[in-house]
Amino acid sequence: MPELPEVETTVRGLERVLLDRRIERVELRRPDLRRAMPEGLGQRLTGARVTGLRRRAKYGLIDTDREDTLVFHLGMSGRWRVDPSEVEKHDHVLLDTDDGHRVALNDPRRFGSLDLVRTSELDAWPAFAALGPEPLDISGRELRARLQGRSAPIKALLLDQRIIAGLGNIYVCEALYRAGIHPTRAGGSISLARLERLATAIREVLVEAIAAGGSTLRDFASPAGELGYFSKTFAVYDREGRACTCRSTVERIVQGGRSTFFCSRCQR
DNA sequence: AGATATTCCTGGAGGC
DNA sequence: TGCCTCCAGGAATATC
Repeated sequence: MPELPEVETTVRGLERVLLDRRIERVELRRPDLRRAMPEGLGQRLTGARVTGLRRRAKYGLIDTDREDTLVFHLGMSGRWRVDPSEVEKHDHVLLDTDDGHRVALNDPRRFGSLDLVRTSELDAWPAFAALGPEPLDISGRELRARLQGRSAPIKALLLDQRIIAGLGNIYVCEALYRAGIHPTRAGGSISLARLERLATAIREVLVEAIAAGGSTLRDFASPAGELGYFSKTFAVYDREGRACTCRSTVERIVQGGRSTFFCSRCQR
């Protein structure tokens, strides 16, 4: 499922075909994803030139010369298909460029979203206004400041986009494992030294996944369409009952309705 | 206000 | 083989 590394990879893939191109045609193949499609999406996008592609947290941003930014979230099964040979089931939006390329937003489970936001108003846009800092820039000190006084388990706090924006279940589990921190530990009770380790672990695990092209479970495809073109082996995620490198066994618990995978010998 | 539960949706997995 | 139930995920919303 797409997390920050997959979104980063997707944005870089889309950049290859969309940057500086004019969007010649927009086809909406259904009226909604998770929510209704933005008002006037087709008209506002048709004829616009793409001036930049960016990522914020788990959102991809497509800036245009009309001062509009198309903001997409891939949910858990979304992907952009680049130059698909044919339209497939669950291709919900098609964008055709002036030089003959096509990108298709495919999302079987429709947990994703599309929004068109005035570029100058992005920071105040409700979904963005409360977002915490980017995990790739996070420091131990900043983590400490944001976890101060919080009694909830560190696992749940790291998934809270207001505290740190862009981590999902997979990378939270992996980062906590690397940092040797038990997922049930109260966020506010972790020492600065261990939070420094955690900040480093978060940055490292994301950088490695981005370098590898975004990890994949069942339903992520790169923008070029090759399914499962990257396979990363997780240390703990989805490895319940299997051996940790310490020869102990990876455990699974449920926190806030989400599975947490960890090694109780390596994580304290 | 902080913590937790519920909702959305589909396809894949596993049970019988 | 087919039908059934369960589960995965992020974010918005509701409720304690």
